[in-house]
Amino acid sequence: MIRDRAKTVTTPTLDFRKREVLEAIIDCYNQTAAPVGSRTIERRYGMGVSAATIRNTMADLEELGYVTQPHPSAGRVPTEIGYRVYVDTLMEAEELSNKEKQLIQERCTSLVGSFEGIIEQTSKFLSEISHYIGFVLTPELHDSILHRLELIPIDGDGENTEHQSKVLAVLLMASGVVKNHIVPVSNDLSDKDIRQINRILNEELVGLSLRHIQQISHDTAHLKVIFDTYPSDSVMAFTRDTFSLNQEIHVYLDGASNFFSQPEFLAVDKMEPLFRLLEQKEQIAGLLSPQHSTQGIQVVIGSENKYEGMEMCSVVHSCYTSRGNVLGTIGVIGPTRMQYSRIVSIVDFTAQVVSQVFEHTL
Amino acid sequence: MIRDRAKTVTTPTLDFRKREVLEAIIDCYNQTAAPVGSRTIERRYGMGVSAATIRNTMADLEELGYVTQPHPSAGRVPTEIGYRVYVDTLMEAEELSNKEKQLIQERCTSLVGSFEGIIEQTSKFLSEISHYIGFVLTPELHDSILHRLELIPIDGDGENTEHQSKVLAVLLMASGVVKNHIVPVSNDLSDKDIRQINRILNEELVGLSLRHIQQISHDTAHLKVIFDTYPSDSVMAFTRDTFSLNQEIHVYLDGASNFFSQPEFLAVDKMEPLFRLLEQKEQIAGLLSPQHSTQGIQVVIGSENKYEGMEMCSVVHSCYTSRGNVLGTIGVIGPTRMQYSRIVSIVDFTAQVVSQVFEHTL
DNA sequence: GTTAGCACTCGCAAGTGGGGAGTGCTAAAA
DNA sequence: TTTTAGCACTCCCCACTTGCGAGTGCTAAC
Repeated sequence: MIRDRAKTVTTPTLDFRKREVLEAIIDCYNQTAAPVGSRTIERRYGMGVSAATIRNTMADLEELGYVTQPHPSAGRVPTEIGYRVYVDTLMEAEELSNKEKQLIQERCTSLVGSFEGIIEQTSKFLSEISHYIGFVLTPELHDSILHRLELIPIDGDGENTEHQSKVLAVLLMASGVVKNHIVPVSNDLSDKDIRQINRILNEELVGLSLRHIQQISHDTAHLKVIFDTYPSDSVMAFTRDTFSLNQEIHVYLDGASNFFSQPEFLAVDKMEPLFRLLEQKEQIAGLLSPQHSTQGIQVVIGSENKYEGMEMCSVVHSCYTSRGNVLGTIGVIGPTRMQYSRIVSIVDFTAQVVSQVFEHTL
Repeated sequence: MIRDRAKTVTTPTLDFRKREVLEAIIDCYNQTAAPVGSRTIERRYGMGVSAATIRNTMADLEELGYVTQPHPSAGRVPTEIGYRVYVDTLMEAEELSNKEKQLIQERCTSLVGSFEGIIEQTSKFLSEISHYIGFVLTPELHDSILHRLELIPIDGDGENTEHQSKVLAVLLMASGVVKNHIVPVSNDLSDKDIRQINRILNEELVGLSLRHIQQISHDTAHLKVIFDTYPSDSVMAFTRDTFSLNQEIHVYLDGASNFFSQPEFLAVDKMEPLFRLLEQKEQIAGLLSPQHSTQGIQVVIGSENKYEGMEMCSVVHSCYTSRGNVLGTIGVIGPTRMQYSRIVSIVDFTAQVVSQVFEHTL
């Protein structure tokens, strides 16, 4: 009973039949969400042996921990380890048809001109094509490089203009992200002053990351040097306000209701924790953003996701870039029982397309 | 058996006991989501009469169509008509505590400086305080008045600068909304040209609605007059592009997962159509935006909502304004069985606070 | 190593029956 | 005339049982 490949736990090379049976179980379970029996495999994937033989192989796979029985005398269900082995060693990425590639191109480039528009479209599209949840994370603003700052005085035509007015600060980042921010400005700064400040700030700060700039803007000594001829308190306060964006990563997420079609989520108690988690966008951001560092496509299966509510889900994600810089993450969240080969291809290709779009936008 | 008030269908004045019993049924049903029996009312709302008398009154209310029985020999459940009567004639708005008012103030003013920030916060807050779904609709951009246009040439530092560059158009609307838009610009327009165009457009177009401006920008004759000294094709194309925003109303919506706590939505088939509808933000926008015209608080009960998926929900909404102009809608979506008096007060007060915030922002 | 046969296990769905909550009706009381 | 007590009746809900089907593990034969 003890098989030789049970020794090589790290990369157990499955023999041909085990491999075939595991793939059959995964394929069949993907379609039906029900335990797969030996006879079903014999009938559907005629592999030249009888159900009894398949039963023996299934017992072996169970011993390896790749499949399990929900209850004695039920069929087999892939375990997370089984899926992990499948994704890492057995699966080959599905080749997308030209039609699908074209569709992705079209949808992701349909709203060029607005950063948010592209991202929104992409997230929506990913959910539609995958029939799962599509998501896109915006770039971490603090890591972005300032490309240009524009300060636009707002001559409020209201009654309260006399003692305090406002300035619209437009921060154009190198990544193509544009951030607006209305900043109050004390009345002893004229429009001319604002223009002067604008010029100085552009000269001094363009090319620096927002995080760096924020540090500088809280450093009075540093500011005094910058504003050589303008060392007033109101100038410094204004500068600080201009860059005090507490903008977190934004999460665009679509298609959650697709989970209503997934049999394993039909029970409300399965659905609720997931939906509660999905509403806490910060959690999602935390879940996915640190992994930016590792480029390329990633698959996180079931309880490898540390957050409560995601135990029954898998995440396929990749990052989009522009000129070599990682901007944000895109991906798909689906049930653990997922068409990994297809989804991996979709996410991968979409990430490439989105990266290209941003490359050309700025 | 035929009672006199059955004649006055439009505003049937309920006698004291009917009124009291109807309120008791609604109150009790709000808490338990279960049919309310005569003995329950006798015990909980000791109104000096026996259960038998209450039974008679309940039969009367049923005849009027205000309550119904899910099945023979069950307790009574309020009908939509019953709720309508309650909301229109019986209910009095709950007075919010100072603490609650203060909380609303704080939460809605916490992210001043960013239009989207305020709206996002408000929607999130409404869902938290109501324990239902909170939502905010952004203003219809086309109806907004242009307050200022700023064109910022982007000197793309990439390799593809030579044949085509880009301009960041910042549209500052009178409502305080700021819209960014990256516009391609043909290479025969210099930065100086852009500045000149910017000046002319501000002179000619500020104060007009975006819809109006879009009409103008498609009218070549009109444009030629405006660009007296600049009647080139590329100038006109650029102008058209600058204002070609196909920005729909945005819908911010939070707290959908609160519906998992509502017993009547525990069944998946009740939940699914609602969640599917909520994901189609355009539908929500269509559902709520035309009613902008009618100011003040509005309550839409159950199947008065025309969209599939909302039959079991009620919507309480109002609009937020700035300087007398209606900007957008805010509100709460909850189950038909809802604490109307409380929610109406919350939405009403929040709308006022948000209006004030925008009043002061610009 | 593979296959056929068989006894066994378990989940699921349909059917059954008792308990409880609540009603409508009637006749008596206020 | 209105209110109340009593009573028979209805129907939901829950727990329990039962039968069926799917699938297994084991054993013995190929």
